[in-house]
Amino acid sequence: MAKQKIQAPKGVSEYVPPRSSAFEFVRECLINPARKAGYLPIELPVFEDTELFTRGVGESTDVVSKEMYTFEDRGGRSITLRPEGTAGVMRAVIEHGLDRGQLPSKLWYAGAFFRAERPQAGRYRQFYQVGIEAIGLDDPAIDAEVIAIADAGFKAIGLNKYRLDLTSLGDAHSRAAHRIDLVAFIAQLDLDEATRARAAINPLRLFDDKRPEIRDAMNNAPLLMDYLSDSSKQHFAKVKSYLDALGIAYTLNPKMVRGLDYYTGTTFEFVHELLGAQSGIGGGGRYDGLMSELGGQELSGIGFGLGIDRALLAAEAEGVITSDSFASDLFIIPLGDLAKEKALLIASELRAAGKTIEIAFGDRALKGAMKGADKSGARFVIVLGDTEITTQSVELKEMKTGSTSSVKIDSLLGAL
RNA sequence: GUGGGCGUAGCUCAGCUGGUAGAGCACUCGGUUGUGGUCCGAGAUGUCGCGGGUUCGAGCCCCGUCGCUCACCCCA
Repeated sequence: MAKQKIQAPKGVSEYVPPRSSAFEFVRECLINPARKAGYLPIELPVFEDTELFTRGVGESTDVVSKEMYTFEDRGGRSITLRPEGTAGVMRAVIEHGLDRGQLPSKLWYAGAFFRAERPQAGRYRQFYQVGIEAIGLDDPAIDAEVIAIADAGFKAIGLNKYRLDLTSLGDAHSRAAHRIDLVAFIAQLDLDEATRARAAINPLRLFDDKRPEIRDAMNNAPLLMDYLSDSSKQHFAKVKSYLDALGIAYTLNPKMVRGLDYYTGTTFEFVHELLGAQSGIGGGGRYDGLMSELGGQELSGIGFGLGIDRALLAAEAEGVITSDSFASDLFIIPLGDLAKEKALLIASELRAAGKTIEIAFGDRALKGAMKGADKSGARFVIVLGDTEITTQSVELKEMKTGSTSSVKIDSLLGAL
Protein backbone atom coordinates (compact mmCIF):
# COMPACT_ATOMS: atom_id res chain seq x y z
CA MET A 1 0.00 0.00 0.00
CA ALA A 2 0.95 3.64 0.31
CA LYS A 3 3.98 5.06 2.04
CA GLN A 4 3.29 6.81 5.28
CA LYS A 5 -0.22 6.48 6.46
CA ILE A 6 -1.64 9.45 8.22
CA GLN A 7 -3.57 8.46 11.29
CA ALA A 8 -6.23 10.22 13.28
CA PRO A 9 -4.85 12.42 16.04
CA LYS A 10 -4.25 10.67 19.34
CA GLY A 11 -7.22 9.89 21.50
CA VAL A 12 -10.06 11.03 19.28
CA SER A 13 -13.22 8.99 18.97
CA GLU A 14 -14.31 8.15 15.44
CA TYR A 15 -17.40 6.31 14.35
CA VAL A 16 -17.43 4.50 11.05
CA PRO A 17 -20.02 2.03 9.73
CA PRO A 18 -21.52 -0.05 11.05
CA ARG A 19 -20.98 1.42 14.50
CA SER A 20 -21.74 4.94 13.36
CA SER A 21 -25.40 3.97 13.10
CA ALA A 22 -25.42 3.00 16.74
CA PHE A 23 -23.73 6.27 17.61
CA GLU A 24 -26.37 8.22 15.73
CA PHE A 25 -29.11 6.22 17.43
CA VAL A 26 -27.70 6.96 20.89
CA ARG A 27 -27.33 10.63 20.06
CA GLU A 28 -30.94 10.91 18.94
CA CYS A 29 -32.18 9.03 21.99
CA LEU A 30 -30.43 11.54 24.22
CA ILE A 31 -31.69 14.59 22.32
CA ASN A 32 -35.33 13.61 21.87
CA PRO A 33 -36.50 13.91 25.48
CA ALA A 34 -35.23 17.50 25.52
CA ARG A 35 -37.08 18.32 22.30
CA LYS A 36 -40.23 16.83 23.76
CA ALA A 37 -39.86 19.03 26.82
CA GLY A 38 -39.76 22.17 24.70
CA TYR A 39 -36.04 22.76 24.68
CA LEU A 40 -34.81 24.48 21.53
CA PRO A 41 -31.57 23.78 19.70
CA ILE A 42 -28.56 26.03 19.93
CA GLU A 43 -25.53 25.72 17.64
CA LEU A 44 -22.38 27.28 18.96
CA PRO A 45 -18.74 27.52 17.90
CA VAL A 46 -16.41 24.79 19.07
CA PHE A 47 -13.80 27.42 19.91
CA GLU A 48 -14.21 30.38 22.19
CA ASP A 49 -12.22 33.13 23.82
CA THR A 50 -10.03 31.35 26.37
CA GLU A 51 -11.20 33.68 29.12
CA LEU A 52 -14.72 32.29 28.86
CA PHE A 53 -13.51 29.04 30.34
CA THR A 54 -10.97 30.36 32.82
CA ARG A 55 -13.67 32.58 34.27
CA GLY A 56 -16.66 30.33 33.78
CA VAL A 57 -15.34 26.88 34.56
CA GLY A 58 -12.80 28.03 37.12
CA GLU A 59 -9.06 28.49 37.10
CA SER A 60 -8.49 25.90 39.81
CA THR A 61 -10.17 23.05 37.95
CA ASP A 62 -8.09 20.43 36.17
CA VAL A 63 -10.13 21.03 33.06
CA VAL A 64 -8.89 24.60 32.82
CA SER A 65 -5.45 24.26 34.37
CA LYS A 66 -4.17 21.35 32.35
CA GLU A 67 -6.67 19.95 29.89
CA MET A 68 -7.52 22.75 27.50
CA TYR A 69 -6.55 22.95 23.85
CA THR A 70 -5.49 26.58 23.77
CA PHE A 71 -3.78 28.39 20.93
CA GLU A 72 -3.28 31.85 19.56
CA ASP A 73 -5.09 32.78 16.38
CA ARG A 74 -3.58 35.00 13.71
CA GLY A 75 -4.81 38.10 15.41
CA GLY A 76 -3.00 37.19 18.60
CA ARG A 77 -6.18 36.26 20.46
CA SER A 78 -6.12 33.35 22.88
CA ILE A 79 -8.58 30.74 21.64
CA THR A 80 -9.62 27.49 23.29
CA LEU A 81 -11.46 24.48 21.91
CA ARG A 82 -14.48 24.12 24.15
CA PRO A 83 -13.88 21.60 26.96
CA GLU A 84 -17.53 21.67 28.07
CA GLY A 85 -20.78 23.18 26.95
CA THR A 86 -22.38 25.26 29.65
CA ALA A 87 -20.03 28.24 29.60
CA GLY A 88 -20.49 28.72 25.86
CA VAL A 89 -24.26 28.55 26.16
CA MET A 90 -24.22 31.19 28.90
CA ARG A 91 -22.03 33.41 26.75
CA ALA A 92 -24.45 33.10 23.84
CA VAL A 93 -27.48 33.65 26.05
CA ILE A 94 -26.00 36.89 27.35
CA GLU A 95 -24.71 37.98 23.95
CA HIS A 96 -28.04 37.42 22.19
CA GLY A 97 -30.25 38.58 25.01
CA LEU A 98 -31.93 35.22 25.43
CA ASP A 99 -32.22 36.06 29.10
CA ARG A 100 -34.40 39.09 28.29
CA GLY A 101 -37.45 37.27 27.07
CA GLN A 102 -39.61 34.75 28.79
CA LEU A 103 -37.81 32.64 31.33
CA PRO A 104 -36.67 30.01 31.66
CA SER A 105 -34.70 29.93 28.48
CA LYS A 106 -34.52 26.25 27.59
CA LEU A 107 -31.82 25.08 25.18
CA TRP A 108 -30.24 21.86 23.99
CA TYR A 109 -27.05 21.24 22.11
CA ALA A 110 -25.06 18.30 20.81
CA GLY A 111 -21.54 18.27 19.53
CA ALA A 112 -17.86 17.73 19.99
CA PHE A 113 -15.82 18.80 22.99
CA PHE A 114 -12.11 18.74 23.55
CA ARG A 115 -9.85 17.95 26.43
CA ALA A 116 -6.10 17.38 26.17
CA GLU A 117 -5.96 14.40 28.48
CA ARG A 118 -4.23 11.08 28.27
CA PRO A 119 -6.75 8.89 26.46
CA GLN A 120 -8.27 5.87 28.16
CA ALA A 121 -11.28 3.62 27.82
CA GLY A 122 -14.23 5.99 27.57
CA ARG A 123 -12.06 9.08 27.68
CA TYR A 124 -11.20 10.87 24.48
CA ARG A 125 -9.55 14.08 23.44
CA GLN A 126 -12.46 14.81 21.18
CA PHE A 127 -15.69 13.50 22.58
CA TYR A 128 -19.39 14.09 22.11
CA GLN A 129 -22.03 15.37 24.46
CA VAL A 130 -25.68 16.16 24.44
CA GLY A 131 -26.55 18.90 26.88
CA ILE A 132 -29.41 21.05 27.98
CA GLU A 133 -29.60 24.27 29.96
CA ALA A 134 -32.65 25.84 31.63
CA ILE A 135 -31.79 29.39 32.57
CA GLY A 136 -33.62 31.82 34.77
CA LEU A 137 -35.72 29.69 37.06
CA ASP A 138 -34.82 28.13 40.37
CA ASP A 139 -37.96 26.10 40.92
CA PRO A 140 -36.97 22.65 42.25
CA ALA A 141 -39.50 21.12 39.86
CA ILE A 142 -37.33 22.04 36.90
CA ASP A 143 -34.37 20.40 38.61
CA ALA A 144 -36.40 17.22 38.71
CA GLU A 145 -37.49 17.67 35.11
CA VAL A 146 -33.91 18.13 33.92
CA ILE A 147 -32.90 14.92 35.67
CA ALA A 148 -35.95 13.14 34.25
CA ILE A 149 -34.99 14.24 30.73
CA ALA A 150 -31.54 12.74 31.10
CA ASP A 151 -33.01 9.58 32.55
CA ALA A 152 -35.52 9.30 29.70
CA GLY A 153 -32.65 9.52 27.21
CA PHE A 154 -30.77 6.66 28.80
CA LYS A 155 -33.97 4.63 29.04
CA ALA A 156 -34.71 5.25 25.34
CA ILE A 157 -31.35 3.75 24.46
CA GLY A 158 -32.36 0.74 26.52
CA LEU A 159 -29.86 1.22 29.32
CA ASN A 160 -30.66 -0.35 32.65
CA LYS A 161 -27.49 -0.87 34.59
CA TYR A 162 -26.83 2.61 35.81
CA ARG A 163 -27.59 4.61 38.90
CA LEU A 164 -28.26 8.23 39.62
CA ASP A 165 -26.15 9.88 42.30
CA LEU A 166 -27.69 12.95 43.82
CA THR A 167 -26.61 15.63 46.24
CA SER A 168 -26.89 19.31 46.95
CA LEU A 169 -23.88 21.58 47.10
CA GLY A 170 -25.90 24.34 48.73
CA ASP A 171 -25.26 28.03 48.30
CA ALA A 172 -22.00 29.94 48.52
CA HIS A 173 -22.31 30.57 52.26
CA SER A 174 -22.90 26.93 53.07
CA ARG A 175 -19.92 25.89 51.01
CA ALA A 176 -17.61 28.45 52.56
CA ALA A 177 -18.52 27.35 56.08
CA HIS A 178 -18.07 23.70 55.19
CA ARG A 179 -14.78 24.33 53.48
CA ILE A 180 -13.25 25.88 56.57
CA ASP A 181 -14.13 22.83 58.66
CA LEU A 182 -13.09 20.40 55.95
CA VAL A 183 -9.70 22.02 55.50
CA ALA A 184 -9.17 21.87 59.26
CA PHE A 185 -10.13 18.20 59.25
CA ILE A 186 -7.79 17.37 56.39
CA ALA A 187 -4.94 19.28 58.03
CA GLN A 188 -4.83 16.76 60.86
CA LEU A 189 -4.69 13.76 58.51
CA ASP A 190 -1.43 12.09 57.63
CA LEU A 191 -1.19 12.57 53.89
CA ASP A 192 1.50 12.36 51.25
CA GLU A 193 2.58 15.47 49.44
CA ALA A 194 0.69 14.90 46.21
CA THR A 195 -2.56 14.30 48.04
CA ARG A 196 -2.03 17.36 50.19
CA ALA A 197 -1.44 19.42 47.08
CA ARG A 198 -4.67 18.13 45.59
CA ALA A 199 -6.53 18.97 48.75
CA ALA A 200 -5.11 22.48 48.70
CA ILE A 201 -6.65 23.08 45.27
CA ASN A 202 -9.99 21.51 46.11
CA PRO A 203 -10.44 19.74 49.45
CA LEU A 204 -13.58 18.00 48.20
CA ARG A 205 -11.40 15.91 45.91
CA LEU A 206 -10.33 13.72 48.79
CA PHE A 207 -13.87 12.39 49.02
CA ASP A 208 -13.35 10.94 45.58
CA ASP A 209 -10.00 9.27 46.26
CA LYS A 210 -9.81 5.64 45.16
CA ARG A 211 -7.41 4.47 47.82
CA PRO A 212 -9.14 2.67 50.70
CA GLU A 213 -6.97 4.26 53.39
CA ILE A 214 -7.99 7.73 52.23
CA ARG A 215 -11.61 6.63 51.98
CA ASP A 216 -11.48 5.39 55.56
CA ALA A 217 -9.84 8.56 56.75
CA MET A 218 -12.51 10.63 55.04
CA ASN A 219 -15.33 8.70 56.68
CA ASN A 220 -15.41 11.10 59.57
CA ALA A 221 -14.92 14.21 57.50
CA PRO A 222 -17.57 16.92 57.73
CA LEU A 223 -20.15 16.63 54.97
CA LEU A 224 -21.38 19.60 53.00
CA MET A 225 -24.88 18.21 53.29
CA ASP A 226 -24.83 19.08 57.00
CA TYR A 227 -24.03 22.71 56.28
CA LEU A 228 -26.91 23.49 53.97
CA SER A 229 -29.01 26.56 54.66
CA ASP A 230 -32.71 26.11 55.32
CA SER A 231 -33.67 27.29 51.86
CA SER A 232 -31.16 24.93 50.23
CA LYS A 233 -32.50 22.06 52.32
CA GLN A 234 -36.07 22.84 51.36
CA HIS A 235 -35.19 23.12 47.70
CA PHE A 236 -33.37 19.81 47.78
CA ALA A 237 -36.18 18.10 49.69
CA LYS A 238 -38.60 19.13 46.96
CA VAL A 239 -36.33 17.89 44.20
CA LYS A 240 -36.22 14.52 45.93
CA SER A 241 -39.96 14.33 46.38
CA TYR A 242 -40.57 15.17 42.71
CA LEU A 243 -38.14 12.44 41.71
CA ASP A 244 -39.94 10.05 44.05
CA ALA A 245 -43.22 10.98 42.43
CA LEU A 246 -41.70 10.30 39.00
CA GLY A 247 -40.42 6.95 40.18
CA ILE A 248 -36.85 7.88 39.37
CA ALA A 249 -34.53 6.11 41.74
CA TYR A 250 -31.52 7.95 43.07
CA THR A 251 -28.72 7.38 45.54
CA LEU A 252 -27.90 10.18 47.92
CA ASN A 253 -24.20 10.70 47.65
CA PRO A 254 -23.05 13.53 49.89
CA LYS A 255 -19.46 12.82 48.91
CA MET A 256 -20.03 13.47 45.25
CA VAL A 257 -17.44 15.72 43.69
CA ARG A 258 -17.86 17.62 40.47
CA GLY A 259 -14.99 18.83 38.41
CA LEU A 260 -16.35 22.19 37.41
CA ASP A 261 -16.38 25.10 39.83
CA TYR A 262 -19.71 26.61 38.87
CA TYR A 263 -22.01 24.00 40.38
CA THR A 264 -24.25 24.97 43.29
CA GLY A 265 -27.32 23.39 44.84
CA THR A 266 -28.77 20.32 43.16
CA THR A 267 -26.02 18.27 41.58
CA PHE A 268 -26.21 14.84 40.00
CA GLU A 269 -24.33 12.22 38.12
CA PHE A 270 -25.31 9.12 36.18
CA VAL A 271 -22.92 6.23 36.69
CA HIS A 272 -22.93 3.05 34.64
CA GLU A 273 -21.99 -0.30 36.20
CA LEU A 274 -20.39 -1.99 33.22
CA LEU A 275 -17.96 0.69 32.19
CA GLY A 276 -14.31 0.80 33.22
CA ALA A 277 -12.67 3.53 35.23
CA GLN A 278 -14.56 6.23 33.33
CA SER A 279 -18.03 5.24 34.36
CA GLY A 280 -19.85 8.57 34.44
CA ILE A 281 -22.23 8.68 31.51
CA GLY A 282 -23.68 12.05 32.35
CA GLY A 283 -23.83 14.68 34.99
CA GLY A 284 -25.02 18.14 35.76
CA GLY A 285 -26.46 20.48 38.26
CA ARG A 286 -27.48 23.95 39.18
CA TYR A 287 -25.23 26.96 38.75
CA ASP A 288 -26.19 30.14 40.56
CA GLY A 289 -23.25 32.40 39.95
CA LEU A 290 -22.26 31.54 36.41
CA MET A 291 -24.39 34.04 34.51
CA SER A 292 -23.25 36.98 36.57
CA GLU A 293 -19.67 35.77 36.56
CA LEU A 294 -19.76 36.02 32.78
CA GLY A 295 -21.23 39.49 32.82
CA GLY A 296 -24.93 38.65 32.60
CA GLN A 297 -27.83 39.05 34.97
CA GLU A 298 -28.02 37.34 38.33
CA LEU A 299 -29.89 34.33 37.05
CA SER A 300 -29.77 30.78 38.25
CA GLY A 301 -29.70 27.91 35.83
CA ILE A 302 -29.53 24.15 35.68
CA GLY A 303 -28.36 21.76 33.04
CA PHE A 304 -26.57 18.55 32.21
CA GLY A 305 -24.01 17.10 29.86
CA LEU A 306 -24.44 13.51 28.72
CA GLY A 307 -21.58 11.61 27.15
CA ILE A 308 -22.63 10.14 23.81
CA ASP A 309 -19.43 8.09 23.51
CA ARG A 310 -19.85 6.62 26.95
CA ALA A 311 -23.56 6.01 26.58
CA LEU A 312 -22.75 4.06 23.42
CA LEU A 313 -20.08 2.09 25.25
CA ALA A 314 -22.61 1.37 27.98
CA ALA A 315 -25.21 0.28 25.43
CA GLU A 316 -22.70 -2.08 23.86
CA ALA A 317 -21.73 -3.44 27.26
CA GLU A 318 -25.39 -4.14 27.99
CA GLY A 319 -25.96 -5.48 24.49
CA VAL A 320 -29.10 -3.45 24.01
CA ILE A 321 -28.57 -2.09 20.51
CA THR A 322 -29.77 -4.35 17.74
CA SER A 323 -28.26 -3.64 14.37
CA ASP A 324 -31.35 -4.57 12.35
CA SER A 325 -33.08 -1.44 13.53
CA PHE A 326 -30.82 0.48 11.12
CA ALA A 327 -31.50 -1.76 8.12
CA SER A 328 -33.34 -0.75 4.97
CA ASP A 329 -36.95 -1.65 4.33
CA LEU A 330 -36.44 -2.81 0.77
CA PHE A 331 -33.55 -3.81 -1.45
CA ILE A 332 -34.17 -3.60 -5.19
CA ILE A 333 -32.11 -5.69 -7.59
CA PRO A 334 -32.53 -4.36 -11.14
CA LEU A 335 -31.56 -6.49 -14.12
CA GLY A 336 -30.64 -4.36 -17.11
CA ASP A 337 -30.73 -0.68 -17.98
CA LEU A 338 -34.47 -0.27 -18.22
CA ALA A 339 -34.83 -1.96 -14.86
CA LYS A 340 -32.33 0.43 -13.30
CA GLU A 341 -34.37 3.37 -14.49
CA LYS A 342 -37.52 1.78 -13.13
CA ALA A 343 -35.78 0.95 -9.84
CA LEU A 344 -34.70 4.56 -9.45
CA LEU A 345 -38.28 5.66 -9.94
CA ILE A 346 -39.79 3.13 -7.54
CA ALA A 347 -37.14 3.93 -4.94
CA SER A 348 -37.69 7.65 -5.06
CA GLU A 349 -41.44 7.24 -4.65
CA LEU A 350 -41.10 4.87 -1.73
CA ARG A 351 -38.42 7.04 -0.12
CA ALA A 352 -40.71 10.04 -0.41
CA ALA A 353 -43.25 7.96 1.49
CA GLY A 354 -40.73 7.50 4.28
CA LYS A 355 -39.25 4.11 3.44
CA THR A 356 -35.56 3.33 3.30
CA ILE A 357 -34.76 1.78 -0.06
CA GLU A 358 -31.47 0.50 -1.44
CA ILE A 359 -30.77 -0.40 -5.05
CA ALA A 360 -28.10 -2.86 -6.16
CA PHE A 361 -26.39 -1.08 -9.04
CA GLY A 362 -23.38 -2.28 -10.93
CA ASP A 363 -24.45 -5.31 -12.94
CA ARG A 364 -23.34 -7.88 -10.43
CA ALA A 365 -24.50 -11.41 -10.87
CA LEU A 366 -27.89 -11.93 -9.27
CA LYS A 367 -26.38 -14.24 -6.70
CA GLY A 368 -23.89 -11.58 -5.67
CA ALA A 369 -26.59 -8.96 -5.49
CA MET A 370 -28.68 -11.24 -3.28
CA LYS A 371 -25.72 -11.67 -1.01
CA GLY A 372 -25.37 -7.94 -0.83
CA ALA A 373 -29.03 -7.65 0.07
CA ASP A 374 -28.54 -10.26 2.77
CA LYS A 375 -25.54 -8.49 4.26
CA SER A 376 -27.34 -5.18 4.31
CA GLY A 377 -29.96 -6.65 6.59
CA ALA A 378 -32.77 -5.26 4.43
CA ARG A 379 -36.17 -6.64 5.36
CA PHE A 380 -37.44 -7.23 1.85
CA VAL A 381 -35.94 -7.82 -1.59
CA ILE A 382 -37.40 -7.59 -5.07
CA VAL A 383 -35.78 -8.54 -8.35
CA LEU A 384 -36.74 -6.21 -11.15
CA GLY A 385 -36.32 -7.54 -14.70
CA ASP A 386 -38.14 -7.40 -18.01
CA THR A 387 -40.86 -9.78 -16.87
CA GLU A 388 -41.65 -7.71 -13.81
CA ILE A 389 -41.73 -4.52 -15.81
CA THR A 390 -44.17 -5.89 -18.35
CA THR A 391 -46.42 -7.52 -15.76
CA GLN A 392 -46.03 -4.62 -13.29
CA SER A 393 -45.75 -7.26 -10.61
CA VAL A 394 -42.84 -8.41 -8.44
CA GLU A 395 -42.05 -11.25 -6.07
CA LEU A 396 -41.60 -9.57 -2.71
CA LYS A 397 -39.24 -11.70 -0.67
CA GLU A 398 -39.01 -11.39 3.07
CA MET A 399 -35.38 -12.11 3.86
CA LYS A 400 -35.78 -13.35 7.39
CA THR A 401 -38.27 -16.08 6.50
CA GLY A 402 -37.46 -16.58 2.82
CA SER A 403 -41.11 -16.46 1.92
CA THR A 404 -42.26 -14.60 -1.17
CA SER A 405 -45.51 -13.07 -2.28
CA SER A 406 -46.62 -11.59 -5.55
CA VAL A 407 -47.19 -7.85 -5.30
CA LYS A 408 -48.15 -5.22 -7.85
CA ILE A 409 -45.47 -2.55 -8.14
CA ASP A 410 -48.09 0.09 -7.41
CA SER A 411 -48.96 -1.49 -4.09
CA LEU A 412 -45.41 -2.06 -2.83
CA LEU A 413 -45.76 0.72 -0.28
CA GLY A 414 -48.61 -1.01 1.49
CA ALA A 415 -46.79 -4.33 1.48
CA LEU A 416 -43.66 -3.07 3.22
C1' G B 1 2.41 14.32 33.56
C1' U B 2 3.26 8.82 35.88
C1' G B 3 3.01 3.43 35.36
C1' G B 4 1.60 -1.57 32.94
C1' G B 5 0.31 -4.33 28.31
C1' C B 6 0.62 -4.62 23.06
C1' G B 7 2.15 -3.55 17.82
C1' U B 8 2.17 -9.92 12.07
C1' A B 9 -3.04 -9.72 5.76
C1' G B 10 -9.37 -5.27 5.77
C1' C B 11 -10.71 -7.66 10.97
C1' U B 12 -9.43 -11.26 15.18
C1' C B 13 -5.12 -13.58 15.98
C1' A B 14 -1.24 -18.09 15.54
C1' G B 15 3.99 -18.31 14.60
C1' C B 16 7.55 -23.81 19.38
C1' U B 17 14.48 -23.32 22.07
C1' G B 18 16.17 -17.31 15.95
C1' G B 19 16.21 -20.60 9.52
C1' U B 20 13.38 -15.15 5.07
C1' A B 21 4.96 -16.07 7.17
C1' G B 22 -0.02 -18.86 8.47
C1' A B 23 -5.36 -19.68 10.19
C1' G B 24 -10.36 -18.08 10.79
C1' C B 25 -13.64 -14.27 9.36
C1' A B 26 -14.47 -10.80 5.52
C1' C B 27 -13.82 -9.99 0.10
C1' U B 28 -13.98 -11.58 -5.47
C1' C B 29 -15.20 -15.52 -8.93
C1' G B 30 -17.27 -20.31 -9.76
C1' G B 31 -20.38 -25.13 -8.47
C1' U B 32 -24.71 -24.08 -16.18
C1' U B 33 -30.30 -20.61 -17.51
C1' G B 34 -33.27 -14.81 -12.62
C1' U B 35 -33.19 -15.24 -5.96
C1' G B 36 -29.39 -14.71 -0.11
C1' G B 37 -28.31 -17.14 4.57
C1' U B 38 -25.43 -23.80 4.79
C1' C B 39 -21.77 -26.57 1.92
C1' C B 40 -17.61 -27.25 -1.80
C1' G B 41 -13.74 -25.27 -5.09
C1' A B 42 -10.56 -21.28 -6.81
C1' G B 43 -8.36 -16.34 -6.12
C1' A B 44 -6.30 -11.64 -4.23
C1' U B 45 -3.93 -9.26 0.10
C1' G B 46 1.46 -8.38 3.98
C1' U B 47 8.50 -3.86 2.90
C1' C B 48 5.81 -9.01 10.33
C1' G B 49 4.90 -0.27 13.14
C1' C B 50 9.68 2.30 11.94
C1' G B 51 15.22 2.76 12.52
C1' G B 52 19.63 0.64 14.11
C1' G B 53 22.44 -3.57 16.34
C1' U B 54 23.89 -8.93 17.34
C1' U B 55 24.04 -13.26 13.90
C1' C B 56 25.82 -17.12 8.22
C1' G B 57 20.55 -15.99 9.00
C1' A B 58 15.53 -12.15 13.11
C1' G B 59 8.52 -11.69 13.07
C1' C B 60 11.07 -14.06 17.06
C1' C B 61 17.21 -11.49 20.82
C1' C B 62 19.21 -6.16 22.16
C1' C B 63 18.75 -0.65 21.83
C1' G B 64 16.05 3.40 20.21
C1' U B 65 11.70 5.51 18.20
C1' C B 66 6.61 6.04 16.88
C1' G B 67 1.79 4.31 17.64
C1' C B 68 -2.21 1.84 20.12
C1' U B 69 -4.27 0.33 24.69
C1' C B 70 -5.45 0.01 30.02
C1' A B 71 -4.85 2.28 34.74
C1' C B 72 -3.38 6.65 38.00
C1' C B 73 -4.68 11.92 37.93
C1' C B 74 -9.23 13.83 36.28
C1' C B 75 -13.80 13.55 33.92
C1' A B 76 -18.50 12.98 29.54
